[in-house]
Amino acid sequence: MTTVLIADDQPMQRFGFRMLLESQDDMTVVGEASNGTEAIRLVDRHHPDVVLMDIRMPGLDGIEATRRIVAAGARTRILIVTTFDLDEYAYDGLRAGASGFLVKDAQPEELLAGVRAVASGDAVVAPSLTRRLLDAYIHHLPESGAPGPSPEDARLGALTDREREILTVIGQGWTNAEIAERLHLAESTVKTHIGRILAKTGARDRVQAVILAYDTQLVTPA
Amino acid sequence: MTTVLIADDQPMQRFGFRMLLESQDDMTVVGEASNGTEAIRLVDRHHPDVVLMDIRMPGLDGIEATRRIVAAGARTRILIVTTFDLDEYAYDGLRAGASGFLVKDAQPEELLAGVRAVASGDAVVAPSLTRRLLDAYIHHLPESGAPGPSPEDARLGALTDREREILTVIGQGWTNAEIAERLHLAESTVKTHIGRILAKTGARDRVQAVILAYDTQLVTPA
DNA sequence: GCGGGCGTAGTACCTGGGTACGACGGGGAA
DNA sequence: TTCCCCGTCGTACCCAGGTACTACGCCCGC
Repeated sequence: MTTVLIADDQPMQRFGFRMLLESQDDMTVVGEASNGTEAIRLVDRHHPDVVLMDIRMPGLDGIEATRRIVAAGARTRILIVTTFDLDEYAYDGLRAGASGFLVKDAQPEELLAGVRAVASGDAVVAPSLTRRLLDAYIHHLPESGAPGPSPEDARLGALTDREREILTVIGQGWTNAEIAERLHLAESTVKTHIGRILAKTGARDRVQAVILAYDTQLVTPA
Repeated sequence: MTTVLIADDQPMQRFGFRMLLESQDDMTVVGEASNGTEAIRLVDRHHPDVVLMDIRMPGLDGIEATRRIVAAGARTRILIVTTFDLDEYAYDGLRAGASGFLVKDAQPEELLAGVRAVASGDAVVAPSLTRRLLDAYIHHLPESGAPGPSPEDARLGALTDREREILTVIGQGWTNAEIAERLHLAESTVKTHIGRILAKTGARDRVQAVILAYDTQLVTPA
């Protein structure tokens, strides 16, 4: 019997997963979590074989939750199932230690097959992603020892901590004057930082920087 | 017995809905459609009491499908169930003739209650939407009281189609000059539109407008 | 010790963006 | 028909933002 934990912030989605899984006589759902923190807690309590993990969840997201569960040494396998077939997500997710990555528009049978695969130690990736993922991997091969906690997007990787911090508040919609005031800086300093951010990321102006911040999940939609 | 048709492009979502509905002894699912065209065809064939209609579907979307089904004089009631709680969608959907609008992160019980409500001729709107929808409606009503300047509006609901279009491309990072060129407009016209967008949304500048666009899913991360 | 990255700060300059107007044609609603 | 919304375009003005450059203290690695 394969035990499964469902982590998704949408009740209907969880319901669908639960019904599907419970309809199989070799699977059982041992819990449901609506965010990453809850998922970690329930994994710690129930030690499920597989976690169906959504990425977009309030608070702690699925990627980070995956990272922590894997880092904690749990034998639980993570199968990421998300709405968006973004290669960057897949990449981050697999780097975080997930055993698989499927998109929600997969057929129910595919999902069941995926659960069984990761439960038995295999890895699965949505067919629509395989190619791009492979390309991404090849591209990232030369980089062997990635320092720091989270490398994230290539373009953001070159930013310093301070620059990432500045970019984050730009993504909050703050003006240079506000940034200077709230971060206790001179406005000229803020401009210097922003100039470097734009140069490093290739963004033309703060608007494109904000878009980049959203696209790379540096900031997330409210 | 209430007969229901499910129209959603995601198989797993359909599965969840079907399981939920079939678990009720006063409901039965008479068909599933994965796009608007198919939904229209199946409504014509089965004449269901209620259609659970998703908005985002390939080809003919849920709004247009709703419009055509209602226009065809079918006694079928449409209950729009979508991922995004955008007032503009709700507004469009209800204008198109839908009897209700719920978001997918609703509790299953809410959804069942919604189906029963529209089947019996009532209208339902997700609680999270009611207030904004009301604001939008009030704005479209003939003014009787003190008109005044009223510079501020709730959110995207008050935007015209053109303004929403402009906001979308701002969210792509385009400059005013680029917008003017690619949309075959004068830059002054672009500025006029943007000025109105900022006034209506309450955003201070285009950066905050972009943030709003992302937060409301008008534009989605790449 | 020395170079270099980082964070800080300044000056000078120029451009894009936003504001505040006014104006006009078309089309739908009263 | 009349009125008003919408989309269009224009001019003038001001300022936040971005560029370009220099500079200094700190800390780290070599």
